[in-house]
Amino acid sequence: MNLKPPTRKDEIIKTAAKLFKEKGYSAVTMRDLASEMGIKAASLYNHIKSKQEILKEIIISLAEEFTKGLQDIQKSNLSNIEKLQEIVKLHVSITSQNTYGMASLNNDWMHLEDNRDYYLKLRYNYENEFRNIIVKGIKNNEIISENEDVMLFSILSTLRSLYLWIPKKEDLDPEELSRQLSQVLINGINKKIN
Amino acid sequence: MNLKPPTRKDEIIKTAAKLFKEKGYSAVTMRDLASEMGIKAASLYNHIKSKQEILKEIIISLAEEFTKGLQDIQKSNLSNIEKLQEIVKLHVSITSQNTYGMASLNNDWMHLEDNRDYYLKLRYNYENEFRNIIVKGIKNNEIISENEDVMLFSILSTLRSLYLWIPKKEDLDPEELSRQLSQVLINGINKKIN
DNA sequence: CAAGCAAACTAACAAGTGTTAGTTTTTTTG
DNA sequence: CAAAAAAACTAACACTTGTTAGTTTGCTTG
Repeated sequence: MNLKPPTRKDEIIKTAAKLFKEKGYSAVTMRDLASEMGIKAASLYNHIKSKQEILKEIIISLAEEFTKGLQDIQKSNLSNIEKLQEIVKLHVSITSQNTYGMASLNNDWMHLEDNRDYYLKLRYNYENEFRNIIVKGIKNNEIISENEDVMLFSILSTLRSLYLWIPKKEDLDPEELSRQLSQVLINGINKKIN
Repeated sequence: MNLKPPTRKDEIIKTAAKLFKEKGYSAVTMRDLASEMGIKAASLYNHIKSKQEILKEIIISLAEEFTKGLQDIQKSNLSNIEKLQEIVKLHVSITSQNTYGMASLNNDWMHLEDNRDYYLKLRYNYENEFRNIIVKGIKNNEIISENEDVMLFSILSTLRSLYLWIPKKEDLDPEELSRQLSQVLINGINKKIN
């Protein structure tokens, strides 16, 4: 695995994602980025077309990764609850591998220019697929009959915030975190004796 | 209630919060803000000291409101599960009244200059108080014996994301939303037949 | 109506922005 | 080792940024 060595462009994008996480796309200047790479700003342009291109690379590749992952889950014949558990794993896995990029995905997508609509379409479709799993789970008596949007919002908010949290717990392994998250998100925290 | 009419400064802060939500603090210029107010950028400075002051007003007042709200809940003698339900209400209430400001609280706090450390202290204390309620709930057999940080993170992520979601559902009343959220966050979504 | 004041204006500043052009240095490769 | 390619550099551009100074407008009030 990991066949190709990272190109200079890859390194720039990775460094940019780190800075974007700390201060957001707009607050990071090309001089900040160059300085972090140990070069001058103009040198960046030997490798990338524009600041905007960097943002696009970070966000769109992640968004497509999520889309692909959810499609694979949909193809399976797991129960709806099991599908939700797989979605949790998907988010934990992608986020652990790229916490920096996930910050941009969440907070800087509005600064996309040419690719903003494409991103929004991917996100819209993702949320709809996600909601469908919940709706089918309700119909199939796997999931409680509560407002599906509240459930969707609640789970997805947590998964989307993982990028803030995973870096602080780097000793935790993804398998165990996924298990605990699924437990809490799906079964709640209440020790009900009813 | 609402005794005093809003000052011009209040209006500027409110308009700024709206723009900050859309594009983030750094991407909003004083000329953007002035234009939205129908005046010239220089005129803003008759009412505010600096761009930074606007951000401070938005974020610190909200952070203090949360701190105050949690202190009140702690003073009560509710069960720990009931305290969590009150926290949900607190977030729903503050967020419904100021969705714009909540965006800055979540995404622009790192651009605070003089007040950044103060904000971080408030947030740190808030999370600790919150965690304490969970820990006590576990000891008291109200809450399942799962990793308390995962539970804290999961609930708090959802509550912190409310600002993204509440504006889309403006027909829903805060009482009902709080009920549904508490249900989902505390009891989960699983229709377990175990 | 005059005085006082809140709130707008124009003009300008110094610093910082993304990006380009052209050139030099360093690394790779036949 | 020479040639080619990759990657850095300096210098500069046109534009935007937050903010200040000084002035004018228009409403309120005695």
